[in-house]
Amino acid sequence: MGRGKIEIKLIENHTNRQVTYSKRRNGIFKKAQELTVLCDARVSLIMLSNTGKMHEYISPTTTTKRMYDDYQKTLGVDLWSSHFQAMKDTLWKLKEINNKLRREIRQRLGHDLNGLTYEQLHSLEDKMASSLEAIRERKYHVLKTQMETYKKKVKNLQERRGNMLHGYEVASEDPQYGYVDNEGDYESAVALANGASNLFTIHLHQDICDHANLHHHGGSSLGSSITHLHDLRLA
Amino acid sequence: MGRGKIEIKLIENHTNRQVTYSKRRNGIFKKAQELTVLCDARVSLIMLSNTGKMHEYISPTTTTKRMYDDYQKTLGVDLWSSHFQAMKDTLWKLKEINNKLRREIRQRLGHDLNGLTYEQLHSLEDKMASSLEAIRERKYHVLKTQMETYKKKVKNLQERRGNMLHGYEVASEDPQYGYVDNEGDYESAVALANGASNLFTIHLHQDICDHANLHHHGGSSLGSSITHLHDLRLA
DNA sequence: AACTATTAATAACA
DNA sequence: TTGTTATTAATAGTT
Repeated sequence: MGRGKIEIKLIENHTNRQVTYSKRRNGIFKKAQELTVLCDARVSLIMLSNTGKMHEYISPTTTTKRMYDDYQKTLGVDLWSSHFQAMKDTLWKLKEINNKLRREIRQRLGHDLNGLTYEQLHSLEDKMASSLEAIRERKYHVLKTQMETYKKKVKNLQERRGNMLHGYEVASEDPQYGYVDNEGDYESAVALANGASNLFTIHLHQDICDHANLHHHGGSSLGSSITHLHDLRLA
Repeated sequence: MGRGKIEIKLIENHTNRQVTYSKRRNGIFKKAQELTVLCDARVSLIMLSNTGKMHEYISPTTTTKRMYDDYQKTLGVDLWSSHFQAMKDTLWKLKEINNKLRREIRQRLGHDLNGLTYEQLHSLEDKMASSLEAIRERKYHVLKTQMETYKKKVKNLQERRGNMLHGYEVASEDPQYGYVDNEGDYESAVALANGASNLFTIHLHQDICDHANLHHHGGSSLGSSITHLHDLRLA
């Protein structure tokens, strides 16, 4: 359709090719738009010229992303979906675990006890008591160890001072030394006690991964050279 | 171009619409293929009919995914990897929280106390003790409430029995009744203890707000009704 | 960018 | 659906 027939093969002349690209591109856009209106269809059309210019047509009733999502659904091969699914599963599990842990902690803190029966409370009390015992034991152990360390320190200092002053009078006990190294731990203790209670809002994308049938398009009425034509039915 | 001119508006007749869709679809496919060859362009064309049939043309020199990836690059917005990144972030945060919660619980169980100083242990002991006290109080409260309930039940039963037998001898006390209604609570107790922490719908809300390098296509030579035409330059 | 001779697409019909 | 054909629409080459 023009002043002469042309063969469908690469237009060698660069300018000519550009012009043809521009003209035909507009032609296809118009056709796509007409099809959208005439037949109530959705069309996503992306074109990339050999000069790197990209042009797009998308039916007003949809979006490019939706078209591509639909396309993937129809194909049933979502390259990303397996990754996504795995991640989503993991996320869900983690969240569930988190909630369980939170509840357990709250109960161990003595909150949220209303739903528990006498038996459950009794069991919880036992566990708490033994845990508390463990903590007390550890505390005394630490205390004892610390005391011994300080004793040694004091003794050592006394000896050194004794050596230095050799013969002068020295204060026999100075409890001040017992607390010298003990600084800077309250902060972290509080942080730890308060820790882990930050809440995070989680938003996750919900994908539906349906599968559908894929057939090669039978381009019978078209030139046989048209490959990559697919005919899909939406599930 | 036909036996008569037609207006570009929805074809009301269903059959007619189907036929037109089929024919024009093939026409666009052919045009797309010709453009690909003539101008060394890449074309991705996805069409969805109102009957749910999907058809695709993709230039042999590329793939649909690549076209959409390029499209995203051109837009400057990654439609898909943002999902990934969000999920990864969330995952990491959840893991972190989980670890903190676990540590806290272990410590409250009386384990993993080695890293704690005397002061931390002391603080933990205090908290545990007060929690334990809360649990004990709740336990006794539950016990008391239960006892009262049973007392009333027994009394009630005695009265009814007394009324029914009016005058006959009745066993004055039957503790058996005190336990009749106590069944079926262990199951739910266990369920509760294990956490009813299902029920979380997770949704990630994906919106593209950026439309960098996106211009409306100047469809000057086309009919003015063509909207949604975009003209992009590859980044 | 316009123009226009030609070819290509297709609307109505079979 | 598919094929035919009168007609319109697209466009190749030109200005």
